[in-house]
Amino acid sequence: MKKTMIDTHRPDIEPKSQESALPPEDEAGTTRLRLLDAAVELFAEQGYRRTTVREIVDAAGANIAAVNYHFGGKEKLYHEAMDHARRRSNESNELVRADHGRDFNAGQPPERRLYLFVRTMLGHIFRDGRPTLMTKLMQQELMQPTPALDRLVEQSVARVHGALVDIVQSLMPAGTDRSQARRAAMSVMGQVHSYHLLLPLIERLNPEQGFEAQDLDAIAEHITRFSLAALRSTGERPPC
Amino acid sequence: MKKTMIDTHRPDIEPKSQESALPPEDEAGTTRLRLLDAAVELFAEQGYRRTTVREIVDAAGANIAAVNYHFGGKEKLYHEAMDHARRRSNESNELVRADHGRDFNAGQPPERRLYLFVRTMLGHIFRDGRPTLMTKLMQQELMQPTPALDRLVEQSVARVHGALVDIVQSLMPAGTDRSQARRAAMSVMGQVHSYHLLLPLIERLNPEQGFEAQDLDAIAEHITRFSLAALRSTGERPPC
DNA sequence: AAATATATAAAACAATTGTTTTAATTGCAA
DNA sequence: TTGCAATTAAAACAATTGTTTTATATATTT
Repeated sequence: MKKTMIDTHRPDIEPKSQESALPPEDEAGTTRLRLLDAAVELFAEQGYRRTTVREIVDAAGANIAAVNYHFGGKEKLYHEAMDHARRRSNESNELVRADHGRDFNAGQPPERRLYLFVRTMLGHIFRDGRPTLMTKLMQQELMQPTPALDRLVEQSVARVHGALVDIVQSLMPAGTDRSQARRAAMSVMGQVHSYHLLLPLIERLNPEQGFEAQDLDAIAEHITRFSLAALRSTGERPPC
Repeated sequence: MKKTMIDTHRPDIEPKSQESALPPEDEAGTTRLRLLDAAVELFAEQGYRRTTVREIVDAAGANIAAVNYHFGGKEKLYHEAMDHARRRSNESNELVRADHGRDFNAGQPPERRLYLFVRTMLGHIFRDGRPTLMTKLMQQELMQPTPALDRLVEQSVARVHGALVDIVQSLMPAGTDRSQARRAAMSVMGQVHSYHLLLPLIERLNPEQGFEAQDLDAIAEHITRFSLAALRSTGERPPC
């Protein structure tokens, strides 16, 4: 929907372009910040395509021109909103933060580390019984990957996944190679993620399943028990 | 983008409306069928929103008015395309067809039944190393459910899932209740589906993972072995 | 063959959408 | 206060999109 062929949003002006990369802190209540928050919510709920800039500016109480003024277009707003959401999500994510990160709950017995990992992950996927905004944004990116997914993997997913592979490997027989550990980690990750990726199926096949805190406890315990038995038996005779 | 308030696509004409519900067989090469095939492909690859009716009619070699003439609008075309894809997919799906269905590979030992189930399912999810069109349509529905998902569950997913619960229960200690079997089935289903639901993550975290026939063999064997150990140990002492 | 239903084609229509322009307003410094 | 930059507001713009209309061609029936 570009009107002319020439590049439009005046690159000589574009005032927030440099600051936006690393937003300071005095942005509270700013139009720019309200736009980001509204964009995160709407993009998460509806996806990029069916979310209009008019919806966003209405939700943010801003003018229609604000998107182009502050971000230079809908697409750039989307990418800044993704970064915004990821940054905010990472702040409260023990699985990503540097102080924990790779050695998540080291010191605990490995069985308990696995449970805590699974339970913590579920706690970041669901909140108040529903998938969080970050979960939905991630899901959108899984359907239609954009450059935002690469940044998401680099700055969140890869670290979390690495921590899981470590935990899993420590639970497998000594001498288990890395590729086997990765497969096992994939089985754990698959179980966890399927609870939100297959949510519409769960609602239809097993409507009584809930996702409040106590439900997450039960799910995490099931996944952990299921996986521990599998991990311990690695290397036994093939059954099929 | 309705122009007027009055219902548009002349319900007194709408010639294909009754036949379309149960397409006979002499539709080969018909404009109507070419539209359905093109729609399935484009909706699967791009989703409903970013697929335009002009793309569809171009791919089908038809005129722009053909969509409204044959189906009465883009949305109705989508639903007919979903049914078309599901019907075609079910025809070649041993997990759904009546002759197999719930007793999939009964007679085989239960361990082998589980393997065959997982392997067959993977074979319907991936083809030529990539997710099939039906897989992608399903994925789109998981993101933005429509009435088409309910039909999909009724006429495909529920039966497949029921068969899996049966197999899984037969592998668990006698006396295991249905809800425990459902949880275990969820763990198996989660592992299987995560290979396509998390595909963009796998490509980035584990780029050497392939999805050709021999890769599917290996994946199925891993999932089966992983799950069998877990199923057998149900009811042992809680580890966390 | 004439009449009629069926199907295709071309063009136009109205609504939506992202973007841009231009003007008005606000905040801060000279 | 004046001048200037930053921000907001209102209106218009051009492209896209689903849909409809009107005309033409094809097939079927009487």
